[in-house]
Amino acid sequence: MRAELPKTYDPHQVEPQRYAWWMERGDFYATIADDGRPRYCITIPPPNITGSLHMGHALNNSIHDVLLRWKRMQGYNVLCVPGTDHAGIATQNVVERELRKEGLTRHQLGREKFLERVWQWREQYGNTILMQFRRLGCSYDWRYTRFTLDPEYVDAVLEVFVRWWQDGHLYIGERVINWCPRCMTALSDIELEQADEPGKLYHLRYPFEDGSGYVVVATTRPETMLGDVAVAVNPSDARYTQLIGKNLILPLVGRRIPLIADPYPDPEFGTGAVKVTPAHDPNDFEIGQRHNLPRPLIMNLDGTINTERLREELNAHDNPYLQAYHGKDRYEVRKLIVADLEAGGYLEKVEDYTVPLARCERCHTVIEPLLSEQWFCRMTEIAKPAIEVVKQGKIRFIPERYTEMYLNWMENIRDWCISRQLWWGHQIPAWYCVDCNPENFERTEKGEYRLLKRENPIVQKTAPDKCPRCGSMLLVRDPDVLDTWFSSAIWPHTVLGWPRDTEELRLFYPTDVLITAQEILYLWVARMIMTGLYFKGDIPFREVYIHATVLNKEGKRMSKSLGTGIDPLEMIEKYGTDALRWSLLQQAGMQQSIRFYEERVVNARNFANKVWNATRFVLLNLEDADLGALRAMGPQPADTLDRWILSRLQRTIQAVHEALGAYCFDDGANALYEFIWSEVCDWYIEAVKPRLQEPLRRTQTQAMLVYLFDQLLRLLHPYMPHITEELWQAIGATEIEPALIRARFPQANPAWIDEAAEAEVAQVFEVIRAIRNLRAEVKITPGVAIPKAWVNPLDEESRRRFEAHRATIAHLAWCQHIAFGVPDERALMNPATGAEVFLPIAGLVDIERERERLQKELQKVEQEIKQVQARLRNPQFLERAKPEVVQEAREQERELLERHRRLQQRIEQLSS
RNA sequence: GGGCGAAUAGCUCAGGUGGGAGAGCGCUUCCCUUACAAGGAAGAGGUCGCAGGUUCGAGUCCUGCUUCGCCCA
Repeated sequence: MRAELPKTYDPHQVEPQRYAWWMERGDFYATIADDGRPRYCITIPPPNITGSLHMGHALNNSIHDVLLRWKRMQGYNVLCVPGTDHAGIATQNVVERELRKEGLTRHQLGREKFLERVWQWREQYGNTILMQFRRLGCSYDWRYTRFTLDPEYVDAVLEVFVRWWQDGHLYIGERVINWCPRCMTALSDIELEQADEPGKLYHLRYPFEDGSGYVVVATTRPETMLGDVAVAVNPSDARYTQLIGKNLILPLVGRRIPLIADPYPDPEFGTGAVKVTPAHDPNDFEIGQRHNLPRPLIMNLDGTINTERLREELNAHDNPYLQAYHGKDRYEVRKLIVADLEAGGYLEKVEDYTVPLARCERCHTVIEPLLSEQWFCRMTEIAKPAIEVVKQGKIRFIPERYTEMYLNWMENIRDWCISRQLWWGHQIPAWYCVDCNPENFERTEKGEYRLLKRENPIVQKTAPDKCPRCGSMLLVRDPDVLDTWFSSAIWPHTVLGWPRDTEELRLFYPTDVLITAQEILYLWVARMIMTGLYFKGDIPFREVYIHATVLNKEGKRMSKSLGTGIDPLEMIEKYGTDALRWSLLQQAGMQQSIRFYEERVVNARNFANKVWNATRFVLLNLEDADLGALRAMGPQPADTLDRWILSRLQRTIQAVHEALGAYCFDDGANALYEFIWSEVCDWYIEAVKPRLQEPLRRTQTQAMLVYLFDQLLRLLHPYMPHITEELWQAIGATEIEPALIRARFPQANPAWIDEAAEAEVAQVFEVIRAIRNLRAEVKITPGVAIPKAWVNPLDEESRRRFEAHRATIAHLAWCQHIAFGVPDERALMNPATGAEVFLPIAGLVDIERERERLQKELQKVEQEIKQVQARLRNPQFLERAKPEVVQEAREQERELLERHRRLQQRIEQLSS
């Protein structure tokens, strides 16, 4: 006696237990040996250790798991490597925030102690998100959980750095970089939040040295004028042609600066003259390089203004302006300068202006473009093979449109600033000799040497004992760490053991697919391809699937700070993991964005419950059954209905296979939804109920149902793993393989596709619907049996079909008898394909109403006839359209005319 | 500013290679019929963003425009 299932599916009773059970059984583990099975491997995008699950992760990891489970069930040796990213700035900020609560700064603590704190934090919270992935049901091989600061990982990062240095791809350079004065670090372009914000445009007058008037330049950051070294105009700008080469005097500062010609200024914009501040603007830096201009720095790293060097250089120690600005915050100085310029008559006007502002992604401080010494990676050479493999199709982007985006970016790639002024991360393995270049160091109060300028680095994995040039032991390590993306760039091969030569690498590299969101296509995907090719000599993955961005119902980005996000964990609590997965996967395909809202999860939960109850029905009807015998029997289709559902099953299997193979998870979900809910539940189960009461057909029907549900639970398992495993266990389909997660995924059998059965059943269902429609017309409650309905077949083939399905029609239309022919009593009539149906309801038929109803129907048919005939009357249509289309139109016309005839006839009968 | 995507029922979306539009939710009417009211039955609802063009025929292909959104500068 099997235990009866509860009436509704309760995910909380099922999901955690099933997950624990798989874990216990080791179902997620790959076999690290060539056991003859084909292999399938994915390395997940490692989430930040500071992160918590959001809808983007939920979608991303649901997709991972569908593929993994599908492949596993197809007999692949599946390895999925999970892990986390140390996330330099994000993590450092989190811990600094904690320290601040204690009234401490990291500088007070010192680097070593601070890092201890970060590690503590990481131990405590760093795996939160991975635990949340488990709640999503992810079947990752948790034994391989990696972290980008694991000792082995650190070694790999050092290896990369040293080799790229030796191969000449790294250099130290001065560039204007994005500087966060709050985080005190350089940021890459992609770590910025860029947005247009309301601001002001200041128009400044720079007078000519000779007193012959002035030039007006416009700026949104007037404080940078302290660092101006020129004014540039476009050589094509006629207004200035005669003036190029003349000198101007920089207001307040007094520096003599030239008016130069450069292609950068846009003559259309403002006055066409641009002030040039090479140390504080990336474009100006380039102008400065072209014209060999000095690049005075006027700001400290914390965003305060520093005029000391300026006064030194210009020999202007007594300049009262420069004295007043020194040491003050950039925004305070902006106010002072504007006031001073105005007082001096140098301010032409101030207008409201929309300023494109970049803020630090982590702390939202306005970033400052700042000249600074950094480590760079030359990209052009490294990018070449990574362009090639994509062009040659060795790596395929899905959807395809991303190929061009990738190539476009790669072909215009710029050098990569890889150093960050942080403590948390991979410290750069470069040492500098104090004795070789004492001028490059300053002594701190504690007597430590502080690096001022990077020259002659000694680059190696471990600390050198002495300077290879002078033998000095006074060496100072570069304090900077590497950009976090530098370490994640080597993720696929490093998690598999590189630079060691491991069995995992031999078996599972290249991996099969990388699944991610579009915003890190450049940041991460491109760089993995480059490092994979460079260090492993092979592509890191064969396919890149870029899934949609999850937006809210209004089509806006979900944002935690704006409170416009939906918490996936809350959805899991309310509706269960499988429902959440389904609701996401149901719309995951080739689209660029999907809108997510709670009603979708409710619908998915309802679907799960439907599956639950359908299986429950089957189980309730297996009480007397010998499951083993039933399963041994296999499906024994006894009639057209059986052949129909088996045929529909084959098509569904095909559709799911095709969909998953093409990353069209939405199509697969829709095929399953339609098949399970409409075809199996609404029709097949309902149709088969009477058979279960017939002793002679009960066993055969049970076998059909057991087979059908075994198959559909397998099909559904990748999408909804927990409920399907639970139900599969309940129907006891466990003789060969004890767990669904490892059972074979269905293969379509083309021999079972039966178009004749499909056509026949469709016709029968249409007749049933026609009767039901008439019942509803006269408000006879479904389920209340009526004594008799009439079906009048219009041809022999139809008659044969309706006779064969007489019992099914009666049962599903809730009639005691189905008679053939035309009744001679009062009845309602409905036309159907190959038949007309009548519902004789003596007292209930209101002749007048019935005539009106049929008239309306007649009008509809007439309308359709008009349309078809219009086409068929067009000689060009007959001449040029494909013959089968014309044939189809003729067939349609015939069918419509027939229907028309019957309706008219009936109306006449009613009138007489 | 560049790239990409979207515009179809009240809402959210499907609609290979051109042949007269579908689903879920919502709505209306009826039903607690022994798997499921998280359910069942029957319905109503659409000049497919706008303007041109190609074609016998355009939601589908081409051009332009409008609106919204995403990514990147």
